[in-house]
Amino acid sequence: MNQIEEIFKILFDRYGPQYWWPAETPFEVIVGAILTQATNWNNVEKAINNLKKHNLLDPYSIHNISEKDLSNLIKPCGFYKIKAKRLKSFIEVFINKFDGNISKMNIYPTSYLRKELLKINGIGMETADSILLYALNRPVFVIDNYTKRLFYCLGLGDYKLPYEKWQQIFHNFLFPIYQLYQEYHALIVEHGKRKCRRCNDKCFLKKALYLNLTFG
DNA sequence: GGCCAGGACACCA
DNA sequence: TGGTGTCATGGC
Repeated sequence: MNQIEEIFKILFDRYGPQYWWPAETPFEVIVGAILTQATNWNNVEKAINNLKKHNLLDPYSIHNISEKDLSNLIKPCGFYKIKAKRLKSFIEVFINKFDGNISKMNIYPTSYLRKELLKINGIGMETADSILLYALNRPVFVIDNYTKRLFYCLGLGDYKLPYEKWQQIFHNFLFPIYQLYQEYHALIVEHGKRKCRRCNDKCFLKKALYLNLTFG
């Protein structure tokens, strides 16, 4: 077992399954992925519930509603004007290229979809990969600040490495199993939220890893 | 009252 | 290409 797999095991033993992504449909995952940018998930839930309450959580409803009305509904998640715009620009592509249909989107290879997602204003690498991993079940590892912070603290990567270099580390050392990637990323976030603001020697993960490295 | 949250992008040197 | 400001609400 390599160190990347080892860390997954330690985190999973500690925190258990995270049941990510908390959404009823792949489309809801995508909406959540855009709304959660730099935002606490609790606030995103409020925004999504507003959309549900008004029966607007589907591509064509979001397409038809005005940007201003949309921004008012998603207000609780913060950055609401820019996120309304971003949601709209995703929907535009989603409807024009994939008929607003996840199944039609899912026909295409991962590399093509990633490229198309990244063309959309407001969808960067992390959001694109979250969509691929959690909405489309593609084995693409999501790199966020929690990931970089943790693995930098553990001495497994330079914090300033570019996104795709970080991603390569995980792709190189893990089997491409989407369930594994989904759980791993969720565990990293959970760990980051609970423990590892500032990783120090008291961190159980560091201790466990050190013990495993020293004594097998 | 300050800090941070499941980022992305425009702008500038 | 690398650093910085901006977008903003809500919980602790």
